[in-house]
Amino acid sequence: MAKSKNISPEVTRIASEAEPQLSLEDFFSKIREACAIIDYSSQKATDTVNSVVTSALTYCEEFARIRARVPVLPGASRSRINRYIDRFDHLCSSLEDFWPRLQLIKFDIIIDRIRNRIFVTREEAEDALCQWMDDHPTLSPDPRGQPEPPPTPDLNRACLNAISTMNALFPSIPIFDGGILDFSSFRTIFEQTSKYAITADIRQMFRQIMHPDHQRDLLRILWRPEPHHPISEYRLTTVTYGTASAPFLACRVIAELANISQTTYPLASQALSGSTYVDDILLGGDSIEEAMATRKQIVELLDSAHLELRKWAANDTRLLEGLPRDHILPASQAVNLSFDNEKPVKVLGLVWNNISDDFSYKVSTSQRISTKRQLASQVGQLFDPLGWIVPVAVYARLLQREVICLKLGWDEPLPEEICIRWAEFAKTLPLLETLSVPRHIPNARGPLWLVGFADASERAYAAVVYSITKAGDEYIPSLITARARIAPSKPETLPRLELLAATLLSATFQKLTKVFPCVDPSKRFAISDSTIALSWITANPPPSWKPFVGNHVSTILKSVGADRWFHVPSSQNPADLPSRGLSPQAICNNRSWWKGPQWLASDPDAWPISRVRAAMDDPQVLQEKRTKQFLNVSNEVPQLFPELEARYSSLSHLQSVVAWCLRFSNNTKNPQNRSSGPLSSVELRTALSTLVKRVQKLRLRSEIEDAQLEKPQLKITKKLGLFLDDNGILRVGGRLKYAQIPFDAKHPALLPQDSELTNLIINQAHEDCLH
DNA sequence: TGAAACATGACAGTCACGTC
DNA sequence: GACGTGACTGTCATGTTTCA
Repeated sequence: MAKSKNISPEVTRIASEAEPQLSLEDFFSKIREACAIIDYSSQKATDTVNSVVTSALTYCEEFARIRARVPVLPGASRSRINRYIDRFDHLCSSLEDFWPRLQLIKFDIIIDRIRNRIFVTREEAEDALCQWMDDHPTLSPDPRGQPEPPPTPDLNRACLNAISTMNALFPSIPIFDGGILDFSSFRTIFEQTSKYAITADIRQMFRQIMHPDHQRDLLRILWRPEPHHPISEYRLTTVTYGTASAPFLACRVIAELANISQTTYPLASQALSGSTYVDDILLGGDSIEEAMATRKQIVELLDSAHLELRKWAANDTRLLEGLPRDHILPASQAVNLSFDNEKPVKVLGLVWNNISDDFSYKVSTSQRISTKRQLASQVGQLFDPLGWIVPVAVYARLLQREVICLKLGWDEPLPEEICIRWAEFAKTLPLLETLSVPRHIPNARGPLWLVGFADASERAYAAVVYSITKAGDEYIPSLITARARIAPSKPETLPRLELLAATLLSATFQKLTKVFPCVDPSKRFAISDSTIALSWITANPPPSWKPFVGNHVSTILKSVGADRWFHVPSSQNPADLPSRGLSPQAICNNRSWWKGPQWLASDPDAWPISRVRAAMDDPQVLQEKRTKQFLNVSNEVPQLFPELEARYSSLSHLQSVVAWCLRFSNNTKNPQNRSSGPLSSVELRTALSTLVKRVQKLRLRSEIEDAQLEKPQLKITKKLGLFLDDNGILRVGGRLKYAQIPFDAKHPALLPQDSELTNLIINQAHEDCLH
């Protein structure tokens, strides 16, 4: 996302003033500088903003909180209050009928914010750099799909909108969101490598981070408790849900806390830098002591910034000792009480059964759908961040694809047949609730192999990765993660889809590198059953592939080297399951899915995988080789224009065309001795000779070769006394050596009976003789 | 031979869902 | 609001084919 001002005039100016020896790199550098082009998507820009924001993080002694500066883009201009007051008035009058409902929703929230000094009244002069935000209730739709839900405080919430969709009318000050955030929920995969795990979240995280006083004008709102009350103006004092930079600032504060505490709180620093998802904290340890020490450090560190951890849960009650009872989730309190009626611990959409230390799914999809929108909603609810039930999701998404192909509107009724199929599928979804996937990978700190599979069908492609740990002499495979995508609606060849699957696998491997940084590269295996895709990936030296294959191969090799790709028969490839889709019933008891092929539980040296030697002679492999355009240059005229004679209906026309070509050729070769004017008879005769010689070379090659032998072998050569004249034309010998007739008449050139040139010569003779 | 039509690939934007 | 996922659509640049 490059943002720039009007570039064209600057580019023109720089191009015209540039010195000839200026390198392209310097040229573009000048343009970037002159046009103030900032690539906000680049890591460098994010680092820059990070450093600016970090340097502006200060500690507020008065409130014992961190102050974070709002990142403002360059070019911010002052806004005018009057426009916002007019707009606010207009909004209020248009909503007058709904006022009781809105008041019900908002009043308490606003009063609460004022009381807690989240909002403070405005005092500064009006010409400060400032902007006003929409502060409006968001009416959440009823989860059951009712179009107009009754507004209740439970279903609605007030939400700030600092990036108004009406910016064209009311341009807001560009608050930068902060750039790339590494939320990477896969980074820890719920502390899968640790025996003990604890989770908690930071209470009202955003509200604990303050803005500097001088920036509060960037975050103003208008408010009045009744339609006819005077408008009051407030400013936000803390990071607030709804502003563009809020998640960034919150994450930045956590990252900075982790950074500055590397020596004082090393365990907390490590946990915070890799195990947080906004306000969710995940931590673990291989022993109770280690986990407790990490917990203690994190609590102390966050407490210094007035960040309080609540909703504690752990897979061992000892890890919760000493915490206030009301800070612990009921499910964890219930460890020694009853397992019934517990409120489950939800981690990133999955249910964590912290007592049994495994994950399960909570399915709430409806069997009754009637529109495309409802189907999309239901399919989206199969939230599966680690892809453990991805074969089922593929099954649902394939149904969704069928609906998309029908080109229906979002709210048009679906065909009855589709609704029935969804109902049958949805009926079996609750079976997923019986699944339990262990959180902990035992012995993950010891020897570990990562084995990924890629596969594609005409309908979808997928990648799945297993870990293999070793306990004594036993090898234990576990499903780590899987991803799948529906094949593009535009038909692609199966090898190309296999290549897409390989790309997906390489991307998955790249993410897992952060989770398992210690796995030796030689213990990573990327496996496919497509020899064609593997040929593209492992070709050495790689030829120039067409863009599609070239780009994907390049992406793949950045993550997984060519030496780590292997082949396995299709029957041994578990990625085949998600590429075709599975019903919930089928996935629950499918050992091949959860543990991979049986040989994964054996010594890696005995695995039935093989390296593929790139099949560079396979037409399907070569099909993706970039075709190069060559100009064939030959001094053998007959090789050019094999259909030349057929393009002309008279010998004289053909003769003159060839004569002109020969003149052009001669003039090019001998510019000092150029011919001009009308064609001469010599040129026309030469053209005819050239044509005859060309036809003979094309059609009478064996006769020509035979005539050059000392003792000719062919009967025709002997019978006609064939010989080559000084110009290389094959002629008939005969007995007219001493006749007083022209050479052509004594020794006519031999022509094939059925050639176009022969017909043209005969026709010409008929016309000459007026036949 | 050149213009027009068509095909292809890359990319940005949009929309749907979910999480926090 | 941020992030993520997947999928579709439109635009643009480029390459290829067709046709007069």
